[in-house]
Amino acid sequence: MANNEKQETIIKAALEVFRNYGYSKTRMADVARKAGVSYGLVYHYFGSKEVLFDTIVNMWWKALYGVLEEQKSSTDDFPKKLVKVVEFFFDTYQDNPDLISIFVTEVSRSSIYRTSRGLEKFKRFFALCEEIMKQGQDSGFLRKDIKPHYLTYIFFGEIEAFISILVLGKEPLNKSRKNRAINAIIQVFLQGARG
Amino acid sequence: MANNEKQETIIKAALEVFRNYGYSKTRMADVARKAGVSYGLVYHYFGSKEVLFDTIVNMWWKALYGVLEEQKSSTDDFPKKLVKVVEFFFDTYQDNPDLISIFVTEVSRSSIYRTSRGLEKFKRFFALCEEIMKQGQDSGFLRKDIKPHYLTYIFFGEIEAFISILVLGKEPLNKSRKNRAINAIIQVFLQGARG
Amino acid sequence: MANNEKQETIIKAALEVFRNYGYSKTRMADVARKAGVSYGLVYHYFGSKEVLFDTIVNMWWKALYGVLEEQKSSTDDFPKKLVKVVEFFFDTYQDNPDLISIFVTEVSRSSIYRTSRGLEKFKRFFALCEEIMKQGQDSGFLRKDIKPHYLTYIFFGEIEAFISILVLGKEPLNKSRKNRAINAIIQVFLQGARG
Amino acid sequence: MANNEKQETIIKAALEVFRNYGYSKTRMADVARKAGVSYGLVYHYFGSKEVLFDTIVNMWWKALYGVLEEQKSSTDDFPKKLVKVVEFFFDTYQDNPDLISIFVTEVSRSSIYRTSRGLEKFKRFFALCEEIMKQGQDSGFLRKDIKPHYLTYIFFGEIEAFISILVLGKEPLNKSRKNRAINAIIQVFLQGARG
DNA sequence: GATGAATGAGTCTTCATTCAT
DNA sequence: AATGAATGAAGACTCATTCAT
Repeated sequence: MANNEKQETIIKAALEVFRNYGYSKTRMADVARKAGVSYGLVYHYFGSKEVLFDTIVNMWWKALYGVLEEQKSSTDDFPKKLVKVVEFFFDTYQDNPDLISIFVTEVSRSSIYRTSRGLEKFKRFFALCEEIMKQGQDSGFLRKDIKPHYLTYIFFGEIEAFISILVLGKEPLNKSRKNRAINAIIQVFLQGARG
Repeated sequence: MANNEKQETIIKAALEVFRNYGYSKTRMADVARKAGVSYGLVYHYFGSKEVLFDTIVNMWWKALYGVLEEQKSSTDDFPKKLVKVVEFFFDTYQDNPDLISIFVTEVSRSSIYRTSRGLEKFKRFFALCEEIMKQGQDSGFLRKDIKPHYLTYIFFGEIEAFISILVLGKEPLNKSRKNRAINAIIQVFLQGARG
Repeated sequence: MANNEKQETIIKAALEVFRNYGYSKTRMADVARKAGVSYGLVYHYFGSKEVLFDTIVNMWWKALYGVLEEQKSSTDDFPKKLVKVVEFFFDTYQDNPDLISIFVTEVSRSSIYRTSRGLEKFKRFFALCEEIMKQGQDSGFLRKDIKPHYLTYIFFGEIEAFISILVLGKEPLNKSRKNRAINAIIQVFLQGARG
Repeated sequence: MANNEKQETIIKAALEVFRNYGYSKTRMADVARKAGVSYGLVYHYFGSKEVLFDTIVNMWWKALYGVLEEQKSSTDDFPKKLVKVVEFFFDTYQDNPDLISIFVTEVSRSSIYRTSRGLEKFKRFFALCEEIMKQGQDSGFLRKDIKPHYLTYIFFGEIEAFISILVLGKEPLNKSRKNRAINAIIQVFLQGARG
């Protein structure tokens, strides 16, 4: 247990430091200092800077996959599924802004993630999204003249743009703003923006 | 003339190196080698790695602002304006993939760009987009129940997601794929994705 | 203890290297090699070349201020005080020739020390000397028609010229030469050089 | 003639730059810019940074040797000779403060001058001084129980300390201050400081 | 004479990582 | 488990100097 506490302290510190400085400019010394432990202990639990970073990033992927799997097999109607997915992003922004910030700024498009391992994560993510989009098409909720992976890009792009704005502006998010944003995303995605 | 040639050689090399390695991992030595010039010459023309990078990034902003200003004051109808904007992104991907790749991976959401100077660039970009969206609302093409800056995020997010996919996958782009993607973006943005 | 030993090893090495090459031509690599430690350890203990140099220079100032404070508050008669001060310079030349060499060649008049911080050190030094000179005037040992700070410059100039000769010539100093030199300085300062 | 003008422009600029930044921190580019000429021209006239510096320093030595030779062979009485020597330093401070500043801060004790060539200059200087001191002893003006080279160090040390104070403080020097300082030096050297 | 573009060796400094205690 | 001293590879940047024009 004691170990786990230390590990979590380190992860919490790393989350904050990676978020504030980015992967490259983050020094292991900063993480250790912020966590209040020695250099060596960070290396004891996490073997390298990269492993530490991956540990954090995997927390994100795991949570995201979880939500997508859940919605994929959910019996909710399609629009409800979309809402759940969008909500996940905004909830994470509220509960763990460091985590989603790191995703947006250091993972989502970052060159540091352009490894085969990094791309795998995205492929799995897009594959899950695509399956949900197919469900939407099959159930008649989505137009069929646009490829499901195109719909995926568009839907994910809308969400990410919103989250990025929040992240870059370090903006707070209250309940009503959150709902307005989610509505805008869902409505424009489904009904379009035309007047 | 001769000067400009060398400078351009260096910029071309930098474009490629920054794109392939990202800002952090790019070494000035790589740029010099790729450009076929000496170490010092890069510093002769561009005072530092940061200046070199900024020079490149500003090429992007200048081009982007140019298109947006043009569309803002154009007399085309609104959907045509949107098409022009989207086309700009895809054309740049074809003509100068290094440039847009750097924008997507190193600028758009990168922590290295989260400086006040960097944010200014984005603000001006979003301000221009917003004005165009307002024109769309005023001319009745866009619904008025969603704030123009929300529409901006959504529209820009859709484009960027597509471009990112191309960039990350280093995918080639022929004419028909390009048109299909542009159509998808415009149609979903305007009419929505519902079946 | 172990730490202090390493730090002192580095300082000893730095003393020698700075003395032999001067601040500008001294390379941190030389210091590390001479100390038998790695490159990074010098930076571990001293953050930069400048800090390392300052550490050394401050050793000198501390010792010098100590002697001057001591003589200022001593109850010895005035000529005795002067002797003590002069002896300090010559003793330091014997015990730590690197230290006083650095003072003479790199600090005393060097342009690298013409910072406000550097000048402060000199001001405090001259202020202490001046107070001792005032004591000499008040006790009737020194003529009153010459300003005490003029007397300071003259006295300090005499000492420094001698020490400089030793330093520049890397001359050894035995007891009798030392006494002869001290005598010459004190006598000429007090009685003058006239025949 | 035109050439000489350019050369002198460069020397004037170099004098100022070397004085303000010191040898190490002075960049040839600074000298060229200050002189209003190109890099290359500085190299055209002076082959290297070292040669440029030596040219300047030799101006000083030449002037100094000139005064000492003159006084050595002058028929003035000894105290008058001393006054002439001291006056030379103070006059130079008034007429060409950059030159004497460079001497004091970059030559007099600087490690960069600890070459055999540099030491030769000093030896010749001290030899000339010593001969004048011997004249003083022979003519009964100076005590004979102190070696002439000791008297040289003391006398030169007094002068240099004064000049250094002026240089380091960048102090202006009017006629009365100058005379007071010269008097103090001569009087204390000859009669001593005792009350 | 005059220019300034071009060169590249030389140095400081950073920081991930190791390992003895 | 925990520490932090120790390592050294890596990389940005400087600047004296050269040389084609």
